[in-house]
Amino acid sequence: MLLAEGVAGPEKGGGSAAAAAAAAASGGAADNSIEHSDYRAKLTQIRQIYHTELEKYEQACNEFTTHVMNLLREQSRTRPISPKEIERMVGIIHRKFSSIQMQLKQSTCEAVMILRSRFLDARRKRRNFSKQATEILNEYFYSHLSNPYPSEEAKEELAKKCSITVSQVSNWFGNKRIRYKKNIGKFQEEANLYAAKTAVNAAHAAAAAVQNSQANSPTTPNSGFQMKDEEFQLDSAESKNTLLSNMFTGGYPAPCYQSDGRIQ
DNA sequence: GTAGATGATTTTGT
DNA sequence: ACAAAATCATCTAC
Repeated sequence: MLLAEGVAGPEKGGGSAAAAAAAAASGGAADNSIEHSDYRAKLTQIRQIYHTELEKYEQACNEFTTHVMNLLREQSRTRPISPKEIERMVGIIHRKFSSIQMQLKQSTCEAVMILRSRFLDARRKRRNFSKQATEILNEYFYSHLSNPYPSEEAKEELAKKCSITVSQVSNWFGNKRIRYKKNIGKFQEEANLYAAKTAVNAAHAAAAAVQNSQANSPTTPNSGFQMKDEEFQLDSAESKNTLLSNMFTGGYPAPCYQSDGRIQ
């Protein structure tokens, strides 16, 4: 973090104007969920406040120094003042102001830390995916029921389509697989729904294919697709959705169509 | 306020 | 490194 670099060490001291100023930058709304852009904006805001405050302090320091010098000069008319004494005074003033600047640095750093932790918390906070996104993910899942393990490329594409991250896609499939397996019955309806959906897509694709080339005879869908995980084999009689999807796809084990209707 | 759904994280196994 | 399973934390509908 840019601001953290300059801070030397822990500095005790009560609340200062600096602390208030820095806190104002991160505080403000009682909004817990901080978006990334929000986070960056607030960070620059803190930085700006830090710099303007620093400048102000510098100016104040100079002003105060000249003020004291004037006072001393005035006093020198009534009593002798050695240059050493003046030097000492200036030294005291500068030390005081630099300690104040330390506090500014400290509180700015604190503000950044608070902002950071809030941002991290916000990321940890769960937000449901959009309906569209779950639609796309479910379409992929149910049309790859025999092997619902998207490759890295597939994950990337899904992530792009759903505007979520690849690891979120991985999380989603991890959760979906385990929850589907745990209670297939509960997902029956959903499975049927998406089977029908992919079937419709397939029909459209088929129609388009026929239009494109009437001479081509329909090729037999790939009979040799692997079933890596027995858990997801669709030959079990208990899986009604299989029957239904088979009806739609002409009796082949699992629909192998992408969401846009193309054959894999 | 609560139950169930859902996304994220942690733990464990390969 | 990746996946399953368990668990946590939040969201949503009631």
